[in-house]
Amino acid sequence: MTDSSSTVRVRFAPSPTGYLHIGGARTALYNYLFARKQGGVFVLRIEDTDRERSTPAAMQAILDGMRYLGLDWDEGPEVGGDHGPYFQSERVEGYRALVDGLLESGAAYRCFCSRERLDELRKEQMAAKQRVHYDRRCRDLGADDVAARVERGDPFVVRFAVGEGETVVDDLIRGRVVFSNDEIEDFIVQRADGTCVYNLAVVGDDSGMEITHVIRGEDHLTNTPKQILLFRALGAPVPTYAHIALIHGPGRQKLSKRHGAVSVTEYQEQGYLPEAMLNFLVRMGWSYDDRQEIFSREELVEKFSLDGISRSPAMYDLDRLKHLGNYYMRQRSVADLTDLAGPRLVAAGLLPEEAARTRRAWLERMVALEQERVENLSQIVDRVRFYFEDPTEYEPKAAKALRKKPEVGEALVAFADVLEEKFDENGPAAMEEEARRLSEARTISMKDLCQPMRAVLTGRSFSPPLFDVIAVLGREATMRRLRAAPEIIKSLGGGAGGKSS
RNA sequence: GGCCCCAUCGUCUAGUCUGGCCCAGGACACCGGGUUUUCAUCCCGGCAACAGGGGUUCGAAUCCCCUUGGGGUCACCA
Repeated sequence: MTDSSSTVRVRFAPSPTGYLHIGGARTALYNYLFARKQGGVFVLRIEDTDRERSTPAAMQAILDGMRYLGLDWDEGPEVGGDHGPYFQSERVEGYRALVDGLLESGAAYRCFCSRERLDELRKEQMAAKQRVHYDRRCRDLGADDVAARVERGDPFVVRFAVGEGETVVDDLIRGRVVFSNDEIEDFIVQRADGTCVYNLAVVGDDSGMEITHVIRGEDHLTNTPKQILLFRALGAPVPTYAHIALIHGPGRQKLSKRHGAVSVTEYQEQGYLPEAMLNFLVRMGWSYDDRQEIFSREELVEKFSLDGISRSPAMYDLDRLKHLGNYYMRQRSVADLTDLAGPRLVAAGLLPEEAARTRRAWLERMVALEQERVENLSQIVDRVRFYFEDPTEYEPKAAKALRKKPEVGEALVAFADVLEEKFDENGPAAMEEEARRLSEARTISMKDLCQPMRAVLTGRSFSPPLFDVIAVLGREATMRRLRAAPEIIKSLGGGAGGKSS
């Protein structure tokens, strides 16, 4: 029932030479959303013609990253499709046939110029402040001459013969961009070793895979006229283009590792929820209106449009990711988060695998307490550690609270005695009542009582509400840590030793 | 350097195509206040932008030109 000639087909075409970075992920996302919105097909193609730099590990990392984000592709590696193969390295014969066709039609020609001559030429042109262009010396070689040199085994590359006039890119985002053909040199389509070059491979693939819309980074804009010329010479339909502005790192510089994590994998490892990442990515360069900031995947599919993409480059801002991370942590159910955090606790060696099931209710309670204060899953692991092992270190502010009034050590021991009787893991409020009573009896403020207590229990100066923490920590650990308070205070330089250092 | 793209709060952006509703709206960050034993959440409030200069017009963030600034690209890499 679907007319295949009108079905939207888009592609994301990474080269597996490194991880999936933020910019690539955003491009993939826009392609994915456009395809879903249009009821089209999202193709994943691996551009691995650079055998030197391509690795299977990098490709796997890219696939993992896309799966983490839920950007499932309809055709491509591991899922197949009827426009395969989906690896450029497996499509080389096709490219050679295309080059032969170009040669035959006269759209391309053999160039026998040596690299030395080309280097020389480049040097001269640069010295004369001229445009650096191949001078087309081999363009008008006679057929006999060419045949003879081929016969003789002279090495040659194949160049595309660029014609007069101008080439127009009608870009969905940038509008009408005109390039004078004078600016385009007779570019190489096939190397001396017979392998073909990127621009030809892309055109061959986009055409072979019947790609209708090419949504990619603006760094490809100047490649586009060359590709259009190639499509025409090949008699293939030219796809519609949409070039999105690049993402910059802080300081407007090109995105690089210097700007902190730019690899999607790193955020995945830190345990940012995919929905947070999706929102972070999509809003960098796209907006729906002047109100909505948060979008579910379904809403994105429904509301996404190329019209909403801005023409100017965005700088990525980690504060926003953090905010979204926390937002989505609060949106998820405690049960979900526990499912997600459990394996991380096991991996961190805090929780025996078995206990992930047997102590499920307990885990959920601690996750519930951290949920609104963290941005990602690994922060949960970090902040929940004290439930599993007694603190051995006390962060500076915590240590300070303990040193402030060393007498509080006794108060904490006294509180342990109270709790011995009244420990109630279902009633933090009741325990808090006891603490208030003690605070009054000893004329010590709640703050001066609670902060040291928190420090001794958690090793930190901040935590979820103290008595909730105690309820989850359990009687045994609470008693032990409270009773060790005087000792700990002493070891931190408080008490008898005076206020040295 | 040639060619190409871009230009609204610190950041992401709405508004630009279809001039007036904009002495420019939202969000993040930041600052102040409330709640509170801490942190976080939450709630109130605040700071903060049309790069500059010329036009066109009754009227310009919006249209045109120039300048400046930023970015991309110029490979037998992708």
